Amino acid sequence: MPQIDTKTRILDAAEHLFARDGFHSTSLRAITGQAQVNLAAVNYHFGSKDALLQAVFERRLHPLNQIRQDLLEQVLHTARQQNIRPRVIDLIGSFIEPTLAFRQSESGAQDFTTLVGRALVEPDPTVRDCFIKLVTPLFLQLSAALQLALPQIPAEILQARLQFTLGAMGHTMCTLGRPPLELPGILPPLPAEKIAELLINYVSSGLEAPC
Amino acid sequence: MPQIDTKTRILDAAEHLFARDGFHSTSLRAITGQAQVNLAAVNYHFGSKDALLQAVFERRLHPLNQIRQDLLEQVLHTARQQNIRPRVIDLIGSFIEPTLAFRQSESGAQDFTTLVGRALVEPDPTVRDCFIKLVTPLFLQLSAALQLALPQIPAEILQARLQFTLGAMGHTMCTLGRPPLELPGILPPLPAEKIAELLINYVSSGLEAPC
DNA sequence: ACAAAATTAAAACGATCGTTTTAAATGAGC
DNA sequence: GCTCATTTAAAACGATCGTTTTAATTTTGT
Repeated sequence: MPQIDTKTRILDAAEHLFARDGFHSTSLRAITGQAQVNLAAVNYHFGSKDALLQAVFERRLHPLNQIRQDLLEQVLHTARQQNIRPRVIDLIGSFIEPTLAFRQSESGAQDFTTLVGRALVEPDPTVRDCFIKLVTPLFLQLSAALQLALPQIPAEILQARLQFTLGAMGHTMCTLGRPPLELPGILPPLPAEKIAELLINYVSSGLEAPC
Repeated sequence: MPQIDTKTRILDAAEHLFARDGFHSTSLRAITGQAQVNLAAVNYHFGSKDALLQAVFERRLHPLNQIRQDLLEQVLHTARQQNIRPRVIDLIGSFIEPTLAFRQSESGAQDFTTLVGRALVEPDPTVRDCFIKLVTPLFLQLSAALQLALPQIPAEILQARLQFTLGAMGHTMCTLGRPPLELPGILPPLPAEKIAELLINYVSSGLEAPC
């Protein structure tokens, strides 16, 4: 048995390359080359390139979403106990902060963050549907919780604002790893924790805006 | 001479397919097939697939950005005359509203909107760099104008918030054309004008949020 | 009308892709 | 130690890609 499992080496390489170059621009030969395994190993262990992508998503997303869901329910529980409405900033925080913590803990998590950010606007159904399926339950819970926190805002407006929020979060996740825009007069990027704090503040303000 | 110019037919088909399937997932054969021109016509008229993409961007973006820039300068001019700070909502509006008007005027503009939304988070440098180059000048102007409108907000924070704004706008442009998320309990999508109004309100609130 | 330039048409090239096949090597169970 | 299932290795397959080449056709200038 080699140092690291073959399946794991493939997953790590795929995660990195999918995030850096995109799903379709990454060949199985590039993945197996970086993972130092045989080309056929992908189809043997995962069945197909599509199935590999799903495995890449699931490996990280299942534990991460579990944490987010626990945090979300904790926020809702506390609010119920105190008989107050949950705060938007806490609800959004329960979604964003585990992402940041996860990002800083595991190696390769940075790549995954980028990958998830892309998946939100991915044109290809292969990638998009695979990802959407995994985040839909949590997304619905967050949506319902926000409705609870902001009862004065009509549902269809809140739904639109949630879409804006998804866009801001996804784009931020994408660009956290790389230089934001190579522009003249651009300031040095802030550390990830500061960005996350600013993002929570930004989207909370947008979600709570008077109609 | 056929009804419509060959170059135009290629541009129309490419715009539609790039927006629907993405740049790399669209083959020149699919484009020339839909445009009903010969395969070699793309390389003859544009030189390469990459150059075709750039032509697709430029055709729409040059006139659109001109309108946005005129509107932006008009807002700044009015503010100077009245000796007041420009309003964030007007600055953002000068960016978003021409997009909406353009989207509803020309046929194929809807596809282009989607295409631009994608380009913001595109992993491939071919697509990304080509697009970024065309919007950088206007983006810098908008950034400077916002700094003027919000002098109390530190530049690096405003820069981060502008990134969030770009993400929200890009994602919204992407999803305007298609069903937002195929979820249970999802509400019917609002009309584009209403979405644009909500978006302006949302990002203005986020940009102006107290630190 | 004719020569030259521009455009379109058809076919082929070389490269790369995901996948499959076939064979060799490795491991566990008895 | 032998058997059998698992895993890895190497090679090839068929398909599709962007691009180029060569020839036919149309348009333009005079």
